[in-house]
Amino acid sequence: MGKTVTRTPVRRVTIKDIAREAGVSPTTVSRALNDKPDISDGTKARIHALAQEMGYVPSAIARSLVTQRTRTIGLAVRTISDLWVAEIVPAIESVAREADYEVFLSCHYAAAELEKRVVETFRNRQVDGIIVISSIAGDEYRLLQAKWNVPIVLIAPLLDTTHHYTVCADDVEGAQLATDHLIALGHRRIGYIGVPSWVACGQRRLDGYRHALLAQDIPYDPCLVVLGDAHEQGGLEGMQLLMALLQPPTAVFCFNDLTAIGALRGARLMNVRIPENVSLVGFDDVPLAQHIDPPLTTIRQDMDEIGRRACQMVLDLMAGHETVAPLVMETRLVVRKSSDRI
Amino acid sequence: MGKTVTRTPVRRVTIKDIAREAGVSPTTVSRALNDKPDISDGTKARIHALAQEMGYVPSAIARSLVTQRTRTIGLAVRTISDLWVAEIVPAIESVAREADYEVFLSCHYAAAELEKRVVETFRNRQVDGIIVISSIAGDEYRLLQAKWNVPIVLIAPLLDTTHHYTVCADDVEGAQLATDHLIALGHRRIGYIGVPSWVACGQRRLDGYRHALLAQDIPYDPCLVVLGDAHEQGGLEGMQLLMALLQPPTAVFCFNDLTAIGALRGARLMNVRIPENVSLVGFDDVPLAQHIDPPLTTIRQDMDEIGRRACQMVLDLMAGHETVAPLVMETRLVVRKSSDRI
DNA sequence: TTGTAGGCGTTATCAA
DNA sequence: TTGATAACGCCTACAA
Repeated sequence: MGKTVTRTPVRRVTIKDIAREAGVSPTTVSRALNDKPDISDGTKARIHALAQEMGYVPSAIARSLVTQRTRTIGLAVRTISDLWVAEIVPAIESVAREADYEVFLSCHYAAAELEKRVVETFRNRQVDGIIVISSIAGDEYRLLQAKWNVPIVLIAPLLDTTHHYTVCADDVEGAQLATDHLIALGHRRIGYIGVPSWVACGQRRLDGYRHALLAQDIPYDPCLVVLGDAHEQGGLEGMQLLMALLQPPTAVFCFNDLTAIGALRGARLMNVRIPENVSLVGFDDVPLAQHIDPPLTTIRQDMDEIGRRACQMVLDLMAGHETVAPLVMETRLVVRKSSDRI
Repeated sequence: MGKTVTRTPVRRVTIKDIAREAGVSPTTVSRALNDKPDISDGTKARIHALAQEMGYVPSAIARSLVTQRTRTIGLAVRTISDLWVAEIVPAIESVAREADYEVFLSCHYAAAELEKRVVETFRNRQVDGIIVISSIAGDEYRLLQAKWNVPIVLIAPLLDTTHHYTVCADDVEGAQLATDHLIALGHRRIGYIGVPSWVACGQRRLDGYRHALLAQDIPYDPCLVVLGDAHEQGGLEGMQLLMALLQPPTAVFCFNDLTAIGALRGARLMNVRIPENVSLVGFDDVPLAQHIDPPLTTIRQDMDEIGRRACQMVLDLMAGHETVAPLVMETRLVVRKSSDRI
């Protein structure tokens, strides 16, 4: 406790050291190590060997200072303990890595102030591009992007935004697919367990749900819409609320799979059987959806694709290419066992 | 497509700019901005205001180059789509942030080569410390740490290692708790769905399981031990295998919660009821464990604590303090509905 | 209390 | 094909 260890700071090998050893100038070493064209094969090989031998490690820091590029992407996510996010992050990371970029990860927990700080830090570190998942900020990013001249891409921002570079699933279509599916199974009283109304994608899913009802002349009953928290707890409570109604729904569409998992449990607690008594549909198709019991009928978002496209978008923007944006990704109905005819 | 956008590179405001504007030297500005003691309150305030007004953003890059510290921690994880990992990462991230450090995240997917590359990159970027979760590398880190003079902390390395700075759960004790619990419920034929034998913590959990049996004079039957993949699929198949035995077990202990979730499904597919026919115990206590049906009896690892302690350990080491290591964290039995008397 | 000078490790621009 | 020189933006002596 408190005992201090003496650390002998091993001075790092620099290109100067190599230059001295090889009897050439630092410039030449730099050229050799960066595989520049104008250098003789002989010295190049010699320098490479020497660098290897001396244990040379290039300093990304120094390089960044002079090139003004860090080969770094800042990634701010709401939280990582969300299966949906957890599927997107590796996709981003792998595309970044292929392009030889590193990813700075920070969580903002849907707190505006924290998100601001995180992005500020990215700026200090001079990341070359920024991706924000489930941003709680409004339109600020449009300004920031212009002011800093750094590409910023938003994935599924929580608030509606005029920011141009966004990627998200087609929530309206997805919700419609889900609701249509339930209607096709013969259901007429269909509930929706959503999220607080300020969450844009929740609102869009509600819209899709309503459109689908309208298209089939099924009246919209506000009693059948309850609000959750996008996690299991909200689903559990939402389901209990719905099942306690005088005329409970025979089918329930959930904002996401986690909500559905909670709803499943809520149903069991109330002795409601899924899908025999009530059909259930989720949204996202996280890997877990197929492993729960009953396997969950859900709307598939391709998280991998979303992550890849978003990362590619920043890379393109960094390269000065214009890209197609905003990007609204297709969704797909995946029918499993949690939904059945009435 | 391919259309190129002209980007006007807004030159960043530097301390020189502020110095010129304020009519002082860059050094003074630096002092003011860093709240150094030897500066008059007047100029300090003036410079702060000016910096604000001019939109000054300090360059972490330049600062790092001169100070030789990046205030950055490299975090290599196996994958982020694992609930256990997903719980640890935010803990690390938040401790780091409190100490004013940023986290570089990379996934190594339990591939030795990739892990090596990731750590190499950390070196280029001169991270001040490194944390590796589920490292696939063996003892290399001891050497690296000495060679680079960078603190490296391993969380639950996959292979046994002589590396000193490690943090992991007490696997043996945890497995014993689980098995004891099942024995106490009257079970005698207890299965174990594990992971490949080269995974050290899997081996330790197997050891704990065997110790517990031994202590109660229950013979160890190798038929009751099957190997999974630490994910749902492995649990599903493992359970099917176990239930197909001539003398199937009446209780099953799983390597982790995901395995247990798969096992749950495997049981249902074979019309085996949990816990009526077979009791089930997991390991980790991921948040999901309490939300599935039946809620899962499991061994709790405090992922938050593990992450915090690991991060604190690198911070301590970076500060030159010696710390207690290796750290073996306590586990705890959490009884829910998936286990019951025989 | 303030300023000057030097350097952190690279790369870029010239000139040789 | 090579080398000298000057940045990049900041901090840390040391001097004033």
